[in-house]
Amino acid sequence: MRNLKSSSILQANPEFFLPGISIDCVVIAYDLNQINILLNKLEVLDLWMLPGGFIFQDEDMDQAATRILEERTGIKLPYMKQFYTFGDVNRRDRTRITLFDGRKDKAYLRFRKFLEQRFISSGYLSLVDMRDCHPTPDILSDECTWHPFNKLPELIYDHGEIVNKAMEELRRWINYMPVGMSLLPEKFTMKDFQILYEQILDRELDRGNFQKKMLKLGFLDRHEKQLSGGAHKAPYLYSFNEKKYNELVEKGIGYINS
Amino acid sequence: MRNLKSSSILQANPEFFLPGISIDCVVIAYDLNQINILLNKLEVLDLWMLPGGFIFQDEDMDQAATRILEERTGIKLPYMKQFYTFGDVNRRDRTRITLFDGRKDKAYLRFRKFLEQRFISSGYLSLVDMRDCHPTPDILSDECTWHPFNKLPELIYDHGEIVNKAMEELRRWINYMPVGMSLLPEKFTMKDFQILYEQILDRELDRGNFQKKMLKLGFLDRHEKQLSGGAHKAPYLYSFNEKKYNELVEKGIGYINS
DNA sequence: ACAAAAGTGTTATCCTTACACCCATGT
DNA sequence: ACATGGGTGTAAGGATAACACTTTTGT
Repeated sequence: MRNLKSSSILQANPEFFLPGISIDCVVIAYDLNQINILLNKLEVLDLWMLPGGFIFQDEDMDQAATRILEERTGIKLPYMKQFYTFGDVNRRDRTRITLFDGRKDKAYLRFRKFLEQRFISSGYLSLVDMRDCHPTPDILSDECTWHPFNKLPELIYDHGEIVNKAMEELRRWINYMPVGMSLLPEKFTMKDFQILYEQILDRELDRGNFQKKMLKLGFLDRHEKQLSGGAHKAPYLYSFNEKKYNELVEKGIGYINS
Repeated sequence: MRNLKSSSILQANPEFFLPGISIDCVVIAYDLNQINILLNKLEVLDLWMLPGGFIFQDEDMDQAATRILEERTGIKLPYMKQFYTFGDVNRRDRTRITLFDGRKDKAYLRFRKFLEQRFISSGYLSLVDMRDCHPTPDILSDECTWHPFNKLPELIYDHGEIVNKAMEELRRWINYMPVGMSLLPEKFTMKDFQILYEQILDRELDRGNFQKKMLKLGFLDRHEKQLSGGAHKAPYLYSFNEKKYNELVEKGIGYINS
């Protein structure tokens, strides 16, 4: 039997939640070559969806998003940003599902009614280090796993759209988000950093210029060389100077163009 | 007696609206020297608020925002962009008001109950030409008027915060919004255009560089000279080449730095 | 003639871009 | 030795920023 979390929607009375408002989280991580998105798989049905949840009556919306993210990822206070609220009437029309179909008890019927209302959903974008993450399915799901962004399965409702909007947001705000520090491990090579940017921006960048630009910005600490395994000069390892990095991210790190 | 609009919240049954979700609109216009915001003044109470409203059960959130904006401004399909959703529990704590206090009839009590729930509110930013605008108060208000952005009165609830967030959004996205074409009249001088940018960015720009930059971008048509009244060379009048301007706004007009 | 503001030109400086070059390493 | 990829250098072109110069107009 799986552990039930505090916000497990089957335990709680739906009266505890704000009606008609949900939260969907696009959790982004980077696995040394690929951008990954965290997905839940609905029990029984073979349907994938974004991790999400509802807002308690006495809870700020941001608090709810933080709670949901912490429960799914196991990370304390992950980087997080609300990016858009989806309010189309027909946003669920793509998928027709009926939950709990065998069951007739009051609690289930009550929840079914709660879940079947029209929902407006706020999308939150989160950037996490995959290595710190312990993906945990919610109570309606039996899997919670990473999926490469360019090989996503079919998603429920409008969740595909939500992911796309999140990626667009990431691209546009790349200079104003702690992309590197949130997604990369403690130590990394310049190549790692560059590929991350290439994946997000979806285009190739010039190696030499990227290196010089980032070094000139002055938020990288260089460490001893990696005694690497390739038939070539071993690359340096770098890490972020947290203070300088955050200052620069506030103002906006200069564009990377090539 | 004021005309009641279709969405007049006192006419309609509150059951027609989604519960707990509202829309607040930051309508921005430019009056040849100043940025102005459209505000409603609540009846009886001396309180100013953003124009806003609720979402019908069968209505997209964007449709609702469009409807509200059209009713308040009289403009058909104004430029509009959802920019943030405000969901703090205590977002109304700054102002304590009790509406309809004398009245006891059922319809009023029902509405009072509706209005007193906790609301999550989506903020929409809209840019309009002041000269095309016919500000119309909603049914709870007796005034709907423009207020210079730098002399705003005290606003209800968290509406001050909402305005600030909208202006921040405008500043950051200035290169991706049709700022000029939405806010300026059909024909305008380069000075008008520059002051608009200066007001938004809140800093002075170099006159010569601004002129050259904008002309080089190629979306301005130059007309005959204005036979102006000043003791100086008369400025040209310009207008936007709609097609070229919109193309450039899509990609992002280059920054203006000085 | 003069002041004021519009339109345009000039220059130093910086950033971007596209490479080229050398270096360290494992085979 | 050599292929491979890391780190750095360079030179052309473009953009930016600061300011100067010229033009037009009303008084």
